[in-house]
Amino acid sequence: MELIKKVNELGEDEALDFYENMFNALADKIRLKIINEISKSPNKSLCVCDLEEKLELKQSKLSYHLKKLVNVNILIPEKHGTWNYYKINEEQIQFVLSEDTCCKIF
Amino acid sequence: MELIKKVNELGEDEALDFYENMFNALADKIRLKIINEISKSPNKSLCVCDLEEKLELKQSKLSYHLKKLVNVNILIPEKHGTWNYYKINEEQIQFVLSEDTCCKIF
DNA sequence: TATATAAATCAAAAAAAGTTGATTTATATA
DNA sequence: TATATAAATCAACTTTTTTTGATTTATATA
Repeated sequence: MELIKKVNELGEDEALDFYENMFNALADKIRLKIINEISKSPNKSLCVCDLEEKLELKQSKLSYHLKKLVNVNILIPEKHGTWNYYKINEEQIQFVLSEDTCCKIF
Repeated sequence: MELIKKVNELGEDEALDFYENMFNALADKIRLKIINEISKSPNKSLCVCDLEEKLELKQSKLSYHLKKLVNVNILIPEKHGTWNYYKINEEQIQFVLSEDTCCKIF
């Protein structure tokens, strides 16, 4: 779901759905902060417990918001043992948002 | 509120607020359709009753959604007698979204 | 001035989104 | 195998957003 390559091939209604979902995922300060924290991290990748510390949010809340970002393909999850790391799908965001905006949010 | 010129001068927290509000305004299919209808109209401007017809939505519902778009400066209202016309603030949207996205939504 | 039309606003109800603590699942290690 | 840690999921609850019909405000016209 929500893969960039396909957006240009979508009909009008499906494109509206795509953008509605994208904007919805981005329309929340916690989620914008998650993106921001990951982009500031040395490896451009953080696990849930890293974010728990940095943003002072509890685990279940973070999982909820991370899932929203993964669902629209803004974040890409990577499992390393017991840890789940998340990195930003810059291509996807850059496809949707202006350079100016990308600079500000990541 | 939400004037482009100022976004680049904002601190990080205020910038996040700005984008959260922007994405929130865009994160709704009715509001995306409003933008789309206005952009397709000959004068790039429609009044509430035009939209009522085109989108088959009732007046109070439209007023609610139009207000959301005006609040973040995506739409600019213009009063002509009894009619309230709305036009798109393309500059504001182009500042936030990519060319690709703008092409798709208006 | 009285009447009609456009559209904003309001308050109540309905629907959707977010939060919370507990439970479950999966992996790593003693 | 038993235990510990990371993180997803779940169901109950809270908060926010949206919808609805009624009312109000503003303008135009007979």
